[in-house]
Amino acid sequence: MKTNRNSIFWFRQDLRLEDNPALTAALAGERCYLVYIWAPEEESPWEPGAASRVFLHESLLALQEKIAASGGRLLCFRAGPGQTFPTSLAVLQALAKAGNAGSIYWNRRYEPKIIKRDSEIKAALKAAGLTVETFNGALLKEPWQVKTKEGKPFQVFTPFWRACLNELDLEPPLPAPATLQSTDSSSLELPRAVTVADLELLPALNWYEGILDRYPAGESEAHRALEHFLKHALANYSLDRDKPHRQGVSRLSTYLHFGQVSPRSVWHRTKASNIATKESAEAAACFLRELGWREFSHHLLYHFPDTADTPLRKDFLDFPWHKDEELLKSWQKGRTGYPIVDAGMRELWQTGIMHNRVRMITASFLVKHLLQPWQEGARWFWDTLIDADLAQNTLGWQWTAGCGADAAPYFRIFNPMLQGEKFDPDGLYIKRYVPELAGLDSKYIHAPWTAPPQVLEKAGITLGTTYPAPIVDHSEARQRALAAFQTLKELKTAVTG
DNA sequence: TGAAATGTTGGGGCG
DNA sequence: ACGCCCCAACATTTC
Repeated sequence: MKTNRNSIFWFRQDLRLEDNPALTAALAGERCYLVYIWAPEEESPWEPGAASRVFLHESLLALQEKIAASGGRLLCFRAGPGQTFPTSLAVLQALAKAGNAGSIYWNRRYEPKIIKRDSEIKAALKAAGLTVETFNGALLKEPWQVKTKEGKPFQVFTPFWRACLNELDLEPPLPAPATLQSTDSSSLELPRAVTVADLELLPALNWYEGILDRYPAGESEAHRALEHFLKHALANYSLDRDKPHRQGVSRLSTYLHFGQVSPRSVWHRTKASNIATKESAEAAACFLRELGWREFSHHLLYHFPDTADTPLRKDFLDFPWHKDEELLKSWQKGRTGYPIVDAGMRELWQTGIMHNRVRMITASFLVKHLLQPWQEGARWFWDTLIDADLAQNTLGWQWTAGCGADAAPYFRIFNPMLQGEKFDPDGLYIKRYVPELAGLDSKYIHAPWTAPPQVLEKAGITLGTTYPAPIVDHSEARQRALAAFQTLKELKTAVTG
């Protein structure tokens, strides 16, 4: 039974050749089949959104090209109800049989239902006599490796990250395979693979070119972005990362999500280029902390698997949301009348990305000013972000709503005018995404309704017509939010006391 | 990885 | 010269 030395490597969220432990292991055999399976019905709790699919499409093309350049070949399959292959498992079984493969390798994913699916696949393949080996290619530490002194998962970031750093002993990244000639399966009788285009990841209307211009896909692009960031932006990261009109952030989130660069590579490249001075070491530590938040989000989703759509703090199940379809739509479309919020929501819609500072502002606005359930925001971000990641999205929204681990306290309500003045003082970010305000003096850009009538007229703005009047009054909304969160406190004391 | 309300201090105008 | 008031400017507390 163990006679054949052929193997299968299953690409998932690790669309890279460098530092890919499962790929390196799989290539040790005689012949190796490289496979990607598009099975959106197996993703959960939601199928990938349209923006994420566009990026995936480009990523697969880039990967295919890179593999071909090394003499190899990528096999693509569509699996799902009504398809030739109903499940990912069916693809792997057919491929193993046709290719006479005795072992299958992949890098682990950590979304709750994917863990369940993968373990079922693993069990079925093992039962069929195959060897299955899985690896860590996505995290610095496995979620189960980091524990408090009592052996429990962490719920506060700082001690979590300290614990990670204490026992972080990372091997250097694995080099990309020198050749992939052993993966050239073109002469064999294999189940009919499809092309990347056949996966139908692109939408019918071509609205996505702007997205790809701004954020090119692929492993080479990921490394280019990393090097550019280290060279030009890291030194001022701690201040510039909050300025949405600047290139002060690394823009690595999408590449990390799709695994076009590994966190281990980011870690080593950052360390290698920034130990010379105290300042650069501090800047590096500040940046690597963000990698820490990424780790923390996976840690939390792994240990609290229902939190993608359920609050971690169960008292929030009774939160008095004011569900309102119209308010939600205004937020989604960037028509709230608060320029920094609208700029962010329009950046998201137009580019599939939103600057992190503005994600916090817009999320806070939806949850606190508009009292809409955080799950609605999470769904919208999931559908529109190209870097949509279940763990990171969940952490971000539960943090904003105050119902997650180490979350923002309920009384922390961002003032959109002050946030705008602090982080976009000249209104450059706003003017880029809310062009109807471009003629307005930056003095009034964060609160157009406070501008004198003649100033508005001169700028060609009619509030309520060319640009919305504020859909809620800031200080009234703030008071309402505080009152709503207050009821939660009372409920809690009523139960416990 | 807030903001607003409230408290304190100290300099200057003024009777 | 003195006390009184005003009010920035900053600090602290509260939500």
